[in-house]
Amino acid sequence: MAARTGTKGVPRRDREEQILAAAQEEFARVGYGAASVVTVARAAGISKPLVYSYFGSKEGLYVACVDAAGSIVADEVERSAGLGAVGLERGLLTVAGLTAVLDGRPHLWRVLFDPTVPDGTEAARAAARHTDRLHRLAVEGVGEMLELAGDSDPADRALTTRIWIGMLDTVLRWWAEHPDEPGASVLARVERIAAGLAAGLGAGLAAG
Amino acid sequence: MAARTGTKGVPRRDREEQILAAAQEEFARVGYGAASVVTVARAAGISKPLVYSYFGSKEGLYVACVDAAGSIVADEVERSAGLGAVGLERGLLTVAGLTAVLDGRPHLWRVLFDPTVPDGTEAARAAARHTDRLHRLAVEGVGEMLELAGDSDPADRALTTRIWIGMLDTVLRWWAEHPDEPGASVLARVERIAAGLAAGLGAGLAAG
DNA sequence: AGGGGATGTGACCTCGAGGTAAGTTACCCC
DNA sequence: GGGGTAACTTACCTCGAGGTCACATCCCCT
Repeated sequence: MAARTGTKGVPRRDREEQILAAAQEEFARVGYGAASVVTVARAAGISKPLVYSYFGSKEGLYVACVDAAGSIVADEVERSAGLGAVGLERGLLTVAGLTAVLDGRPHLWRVLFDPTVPDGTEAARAAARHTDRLHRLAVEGVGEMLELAGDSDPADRALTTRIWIGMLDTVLRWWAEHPDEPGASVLARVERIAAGLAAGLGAGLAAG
Repeated sequence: MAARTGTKGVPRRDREEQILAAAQEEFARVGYGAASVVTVARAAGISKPLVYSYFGSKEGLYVACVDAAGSIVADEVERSAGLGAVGLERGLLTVAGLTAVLDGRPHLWRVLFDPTVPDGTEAARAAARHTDRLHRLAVEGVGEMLELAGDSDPADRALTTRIWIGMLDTVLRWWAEHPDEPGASVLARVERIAAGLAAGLGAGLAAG
């Protein structure tokens, strides 16, 4: 076999994928800050220097992880945002897309939105390159809704965008803690909850 | 002065408060995981061993911080939950209480909900003792709303509770990044946004 | 005056994590 | 068969963080 070279002879591409998968699980489990490269290496069945040989540094490893996860997520969200829906429907389409594309691997979201990545580092910038794509789309959708309601305050729009992305974050995090739940089931939950909240908020608005 | 003892002569109680204030700012700024005790000590104008002499360990320091912050927050939320409001009104009363009691110190919230605290540690348990109080109240309020909408699925209720607390977390975090904003102004934003979302969700529900 | 306790610090220890150097094994190809 | 190279590891270095010890300073009280 031409591919089998070296002591264990796993070709570089394959090994890189194994390392990436192990690293994504570890980063999702304990966060970038608390993760250790040697733990990732052991999980991938190899030794630490091979990880450094392939990814350069812990930060480089994270950047590779977040580039993979971020492309999957941002591509899907851009796709579902391009469907032309507005308001609640647009939001639910986004959730539908995310539950579909992250089915079986909801932990990838946690790699993207990892609160343990230190500010100002290259790791944070790499994550921001992807989350900024989501942010732009979210501002768009949220702006439409607030504008309809007569609120054009830019800070309100920024805060509402953060709230919306925070809601996605909460749902995806809950999903990562319940990995047996299929994506379709999570989507159904979100739809039920949205309906319930709409009823409650509508009633509250009428009462106030 | 009877209080001035020792080299610099700051009595223990006063010093403990200074250390606590510095630690809360540091924990809020970079998170428990990334914070270092020596940085806290320097910010408080003293040396590291004094911090250890008064608080025992980094974990003990965090427990003291989170006990102070958690009591302030949980007491207020229990108070506003006891006012008898339901649905959206209850939620807005909670936000009103939080913006009032955290005015000038919104960073205390970040100490309570610090995602960099490692799971399974005493620090995490100390934070959970306070956040559990909030969680119980949130489940209550959220349960009412979902029940009214005909959704009695317990997992739906748990997820919705997390979403609600996540929304509070987002707002309080945004506030901590905009410390010049007075609490009343944050509350006004949330009220405008809630009205906007209610309109949007209501319209989406009618359209779907 | 001087012992005792509170306040406070410099110097040190330990340990784990990021990161590196040098060498080993196995295969390909001439 | 013997160099070249890819794959891989053991052993090491460095550094910062948590944590501790012995000691210094100052005031109160008898």
